[in-house]
Amino acid sequence: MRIPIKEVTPETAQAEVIGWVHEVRDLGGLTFFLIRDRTGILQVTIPKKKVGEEVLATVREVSKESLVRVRGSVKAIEKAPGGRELVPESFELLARSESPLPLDVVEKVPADLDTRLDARFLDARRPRVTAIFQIRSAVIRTVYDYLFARDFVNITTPKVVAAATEGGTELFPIAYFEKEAFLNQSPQLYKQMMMAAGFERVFEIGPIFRAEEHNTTKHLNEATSIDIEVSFADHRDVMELLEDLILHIYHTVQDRCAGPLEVLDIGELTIPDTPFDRLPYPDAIEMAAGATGEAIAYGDDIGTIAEKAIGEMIGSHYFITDWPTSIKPYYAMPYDDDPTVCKAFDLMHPRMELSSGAARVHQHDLLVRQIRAKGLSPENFEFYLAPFRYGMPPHAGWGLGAERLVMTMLGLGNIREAVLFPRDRHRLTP
RNA sequence: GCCCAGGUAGUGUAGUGGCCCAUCAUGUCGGCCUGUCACGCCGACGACUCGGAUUCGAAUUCCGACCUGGGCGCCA
Repeated sequence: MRIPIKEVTPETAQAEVIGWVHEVRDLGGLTFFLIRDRTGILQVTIPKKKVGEEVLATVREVSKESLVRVRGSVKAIEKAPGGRELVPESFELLARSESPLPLDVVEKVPADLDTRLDARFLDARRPRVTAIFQIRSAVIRTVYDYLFARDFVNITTPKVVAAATEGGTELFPIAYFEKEAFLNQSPQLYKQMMMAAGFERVFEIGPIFRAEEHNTTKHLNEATSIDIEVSFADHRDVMELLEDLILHIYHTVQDRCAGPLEVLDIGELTIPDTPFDRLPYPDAIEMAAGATGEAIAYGDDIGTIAEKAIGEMIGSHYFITDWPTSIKPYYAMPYDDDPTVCKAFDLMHPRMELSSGAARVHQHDLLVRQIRAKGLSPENFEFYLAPFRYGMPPHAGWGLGAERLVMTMLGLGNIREAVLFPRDRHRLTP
């Protein structure tokens, strides 16, 4: 019976494992194999004079990264990694690996990210990469657990759509029979429509597509968005939910991912303090001006340099609130007493934006006016506007970038490290 | 979209006009080695993105193409 490598302990008597040949050290009369599966690495020691001829014959055939099944007795040996080693009675080659390898799994020689992504299946055999995706999986699971526990309904909305959500961002056009269609940039309109349906609390974790030709370490053309929408809530409510969720994710990863964190040389995650600072937009641009010496006009976006300067000063997660209505989407709710300011917010990590959200406009006529004010045509949004005429509750929500969350949590240098098969300006395969 | 940088063995690199039929490491192959843990030692194999130009001579300079990385704008 095959067991995971991490279950082979110094106390184990007999074991059978299946894994990839991580490394071979042939000392002549004695050969050491390191066999790796997703749970760890086991040393297999072959004293050539003491093992059978069949074992020796197979050992000669084996190349690095071949898949092997090894069965034998386990010995507690202090010198061996993990304090134990396996001496094989049988050693089978299940699938031979070609050589040379497209990249060095053991990482004696580093590989460029581009080379690694070309051979992602091999790259992902590296314990570091495996660890990142184990943690990413834990993050996503935590989000599901957290939201289900709070009565959220999971929904799935179309990724093939007829019209842009917000104007602004470029969309990928696709051929949809005789019609023009696009890949969705956000589930925004659909999750709002489900507020009209009375679902009250919905969430979706799914792909979003942006056709922007950016070429940076924090942008993807296909990303994963964690999106929620809540009825009878305002921006303050969903900001609290967001910071609590972030905190909960950090704690859960810290508790449940000790192994992967150790592989990544992260002993302790730096768990952010809550509540996060709420920094109104006017204060944010003032801070940025003070730090960079470059004034930002009210109504201008906060650029990357300003964003980094503020991030350095605050040093932790923070919200930027009370944005000018002019630079936020039409669905962000303006304040009653000053409609030039809206109830939108961005959640920032010192390195980059993680999330943006808002209390939404739920009044049909106001929404139409705001769509027009952005230079868009309400006629193109009729499917979206109709629900606002039939009892739309007040609501609020946000979208959180899953890759950016993982990236900032683990201190990854490039967002592509947080996706198995990234889609960027130049990469469409694998 | 704008700007900058770069393409040298399977992988990562050195090399800024002749010292380069190209450095080092890793890898692969062969040999030696019974406690390695980046095992060690000996030997071999393997590369200048493509096209054009300048020059006595180009990996090196220039032009074009293709590919890549990064910054910015914008955004999650």
